[in-house]
Amino acid sequence: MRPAFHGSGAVAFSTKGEYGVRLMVQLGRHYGAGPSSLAEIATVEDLPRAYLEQLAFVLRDAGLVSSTRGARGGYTLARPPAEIPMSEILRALEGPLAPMICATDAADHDLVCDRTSTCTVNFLWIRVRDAIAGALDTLTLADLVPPRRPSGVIGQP
Amino acid sequence: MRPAFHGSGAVAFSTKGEYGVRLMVQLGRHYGAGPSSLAEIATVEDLPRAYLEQLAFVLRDAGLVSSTRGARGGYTLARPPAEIPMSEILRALEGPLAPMICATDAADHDLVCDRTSTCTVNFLWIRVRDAIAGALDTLTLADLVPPRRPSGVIGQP
DNA sequence: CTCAATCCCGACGAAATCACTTGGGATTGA
DNA sequence: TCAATCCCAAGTGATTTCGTCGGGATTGAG
Repeated sequence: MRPAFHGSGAVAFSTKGEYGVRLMVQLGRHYGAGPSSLAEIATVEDLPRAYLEQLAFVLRDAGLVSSTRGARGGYTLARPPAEIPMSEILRALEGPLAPMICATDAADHDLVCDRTSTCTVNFLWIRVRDAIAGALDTLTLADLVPPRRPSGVIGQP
Repeated sequence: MRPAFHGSGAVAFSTKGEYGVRLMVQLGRHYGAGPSSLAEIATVEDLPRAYLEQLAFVLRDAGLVSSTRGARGGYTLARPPAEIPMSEILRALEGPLAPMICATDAADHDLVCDRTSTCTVNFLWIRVRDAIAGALDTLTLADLVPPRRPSGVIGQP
């Protein structure tokens, strides 16, 4: 059985998010060196290839990767890693980040939530949404791709 | 069919979290006025009573509410609303906030994740976890219980 | 030209999880 | 005594997840 790295509690991303991010990181490592095939990545990351395909389609439709068909084909990032915020990746893979559908701001709230008068709870979900969105917006794929030179140059001296 | 307020994307809390928070808010409103029965709350919030029971048990075991049995019994908050952080409520209801089991800091990471050498991704999950925990730690139940006097005293002038 | 590698796409299915429901207790105030 | 309440375990139907399977369409290399 494959080990499950995704948690089972609150705020659990599914394997879509987990595998998809790992896929993107692999593409990030390969950036500038031509397309990588899914077969390669599936081997390196030890993930089911057929399932990765589905995720790759989603990422392609979201404009995050581009594909080249035929022999020696594969996927490449559509943009440099530093220009791909993690929020975009996870939104494409998992759907909206909002924890509740009524986690929208005041204007729209009445439309979807008939509990407006008594619903003080939605303030909570908005806070959660903003916290997550903030964290994911400020992080790009480049932050997850290890530097080319592995000699300790993590924090600039 | 009951309307579903919880979202279906990433970071979706389940009904446990949603209903449980609503339950706690009701108890917060009633704080200092004796126990509230689940039947009452189920009516006010339009939620299935038997299901609320399960959530109440969890909250009780977590030390967040205390119960009185028998007629005129019910549940009360174990502490004043201002001393109940929302993180504690949601952790009790939904499990750990971490989005991935490997969202632990460096020391423990090797123990659960054999991908350490290549796994740069776990940095992401830690960021997400911290963002959510931060938002939920600084918010208490008191922030969600509307003030007794409904005259507009939300933002202090 | 041929062939193997690759992407593309839709359908299917087993397993898990969710959101409850059912059916009973035990305890207590009126 | 009795009704209201909490307590608890087990079951259940629908949905979602996590993939698999089978077959195309496209392209570079030999």
